[in-house]
Amino acid sequence: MKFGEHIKQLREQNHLLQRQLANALDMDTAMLSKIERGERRAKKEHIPLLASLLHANERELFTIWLADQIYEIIKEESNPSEILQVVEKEIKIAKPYNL
Amino acid sequence: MKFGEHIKQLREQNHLLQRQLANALDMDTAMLSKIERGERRAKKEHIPLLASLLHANERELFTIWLADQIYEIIKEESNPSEILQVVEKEIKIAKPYNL
DNA sequence: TATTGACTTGTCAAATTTTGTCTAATATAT
DNA sequence: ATATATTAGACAAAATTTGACAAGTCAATA
Repeated sequence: MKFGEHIKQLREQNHLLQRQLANALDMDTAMLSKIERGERRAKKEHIPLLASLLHANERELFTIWLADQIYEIIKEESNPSEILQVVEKEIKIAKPYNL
Repeated sequence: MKFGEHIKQLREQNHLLQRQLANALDMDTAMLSKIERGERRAKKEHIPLLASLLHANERELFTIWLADQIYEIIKEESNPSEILQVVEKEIKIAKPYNL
C-alpha cells in the first residue's frame, strides 16, 4: 500500500475529513489531497503527528513513507527487484555483522 | 559497491586519469572526484558514455546507479531490509503476473 | 626544496526542483 | 440552487542541486 493510500484509509477509518486532518497538520486540504494521491510527499516531520492522529504505529508509518520514496525511484524500471537486491547487498557490506 | 567507487575502479582498470575521463564527460576533475567519492551524483545521461569509455555494461552500470540512490535513502535507518521488503511487496502488487 | 601532476576541498551563484497557497473546478448530496 | 468534500491548475517562494572556479593537499622527483 502506497503511503498516500494508507493515510487516506486510516483517515477514513478514523472518520476524519481531509479538512480536519489537514487543519491538524497545518496545511490546506489541497495539499493533503495531493499527499493522499501521491502527487506530493508528506514531510518527515508530519509522520509523528499523523501516527498520533490516525492511531497508527509511527515506526510502521515511517517505514511505509520511506518505502514509497524508493518505490518512486524504481517503479518504471524493468528490473526493480534486481535493483533492490543490489541495495541489499550493499547494506550487508556496510553492516556485516548485523550490528 | 557504491556507484562512485565502481566508476573509480573501472577508470583505474582502464588506465585513465580523472582528468581524461572528466574531459570526455565534459566536466572538470573536481566534479568527477566528487562523483567518485559519492559526494555528487552522476547524471543519468552520463551513464551510456561512462559505460562506453570504461568498457562496462551500460545496463549494469545504470542498475548500480539506481541502487546507489536507494541506498542513500535507507543507509542510516535501523531497518533497511524491512523497508526494502515493503517496496518489494508494492512491486508485486503493481506487477502481479511479472509482466 | 621547488616543481609538477593527480586529486580533493570549499565556496558560490545559477539552475532546477519542491513546496505551499490560492483560486477555480468537480462531484455529490440536500 | 446551495453546501460540503475533494481535486486540479497555476504560481511564486523556498529549498536543493548543479557546475564552475580557485585554492588546497599529497606524493613523486628533479
